[in-house]
Amino acid sequence: MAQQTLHEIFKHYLESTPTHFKNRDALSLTYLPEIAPHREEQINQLARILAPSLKGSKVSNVFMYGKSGTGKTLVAQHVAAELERMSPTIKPLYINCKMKKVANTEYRLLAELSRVLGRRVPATGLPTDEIYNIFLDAVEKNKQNVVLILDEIDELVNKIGDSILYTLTRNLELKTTKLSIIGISNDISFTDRLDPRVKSSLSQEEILFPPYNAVQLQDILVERSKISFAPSALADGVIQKCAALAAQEHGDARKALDLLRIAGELAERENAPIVSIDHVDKAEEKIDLDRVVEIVRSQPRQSKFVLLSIIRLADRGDKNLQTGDVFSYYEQVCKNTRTKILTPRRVSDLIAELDSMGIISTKVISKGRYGRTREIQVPLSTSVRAKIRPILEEAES
DNA sequence: CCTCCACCGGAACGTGAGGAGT
DNA sequence: ACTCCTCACGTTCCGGTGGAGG
Repeated sequence: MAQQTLHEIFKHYLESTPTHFKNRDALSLTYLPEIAPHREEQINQLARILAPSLKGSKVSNVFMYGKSGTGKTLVAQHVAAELERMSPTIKPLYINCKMKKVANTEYRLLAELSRVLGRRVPATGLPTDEIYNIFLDAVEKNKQNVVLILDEIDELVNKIGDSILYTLTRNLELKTTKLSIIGISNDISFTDRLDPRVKSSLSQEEILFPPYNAVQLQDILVERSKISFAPSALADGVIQKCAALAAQEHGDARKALDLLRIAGELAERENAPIVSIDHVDKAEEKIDLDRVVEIVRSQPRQSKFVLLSIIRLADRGDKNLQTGDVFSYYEQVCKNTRTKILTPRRVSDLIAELDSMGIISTKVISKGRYGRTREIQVPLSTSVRAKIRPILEEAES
């Protein structure tokens, strides 16, 4: 029975109305397009800064900043790839510092880089300074000038401080090769928290990525949809709608592309003849839901309990939820499930984390005589809450 | 103007899991 | 077997604080 159904599903898929997609990958995050509309200036700027490396000179470090989905990563990778193609003596190393378990600590960052350079390094166990030596040795032996692209560099610094950057930018003892850093950050005020010396050497050059406006987003979408969608698969106004929605969100091109891709997938799934504006609306809902569900599901047990407490209290209609209320409810949840109760200090951090992940929203307020606390709100729609609840309650058993 | 609540949030430290090297 | 590493997660300790009420 089950096999029969599976078979049917696949068969149906193959025989169903022709797919709207020509090349689905062209809408995905990892796709590197040939052209980047409205980023010509940034590309040229970066290229001019990096060009001297073709003749073996050390180039300036670069700091690139702008909101998410403004093309920073794209530009960096695009230019780096071209540089690598032009000269065998240049080795761009791209690394995303936010990647948990890969590059979110000093050790892991260096280990990962060494690995890319062909070294076998254990995931743990060695002292950090030894990893440094391995990395430096790998760079030297490689005889290539390294252009190190550190994406989401702000995450790294927030977690472990700026001392690595200090070492990397000023203290490296490289004899034969050179290393330059391209730092990429979503957070514009990030450099203010840096040690002044690090700041000055990291941002010898700066490139700003302003948000895209709706018209520019449309250009991007048109460009990509030519590659990714079959001709006339999109209803009139679909692209405009995606662009408009993403423009509301600080001009995030990634969001625009996601909307378009998901809308296409939804249309395909329901065998609609074309992708309609209605699909875009549904896509927006789905993106939000998927994001939240994914985050909630991946939370550790204690964090789920905290969130469960918050949602139960909020659903119960308690207005002006504060940390103390959540904690006492959370205590009960723990007692019922015979789970260890974390300290208020820890729970406070968990609440702050949920906030920074965008699941809840909190604000530190003072109630004068009655103390200072976080006021907690749950900005999730009831349908999203309904989806989340079972996931959280599952943790109770 | 001062007090004092109910927390906030920084910092140092502890634990136990993963693993290296000798 | 033993000492040494990192690192996630948590605890302990504690100084700080905006503003309602006296």
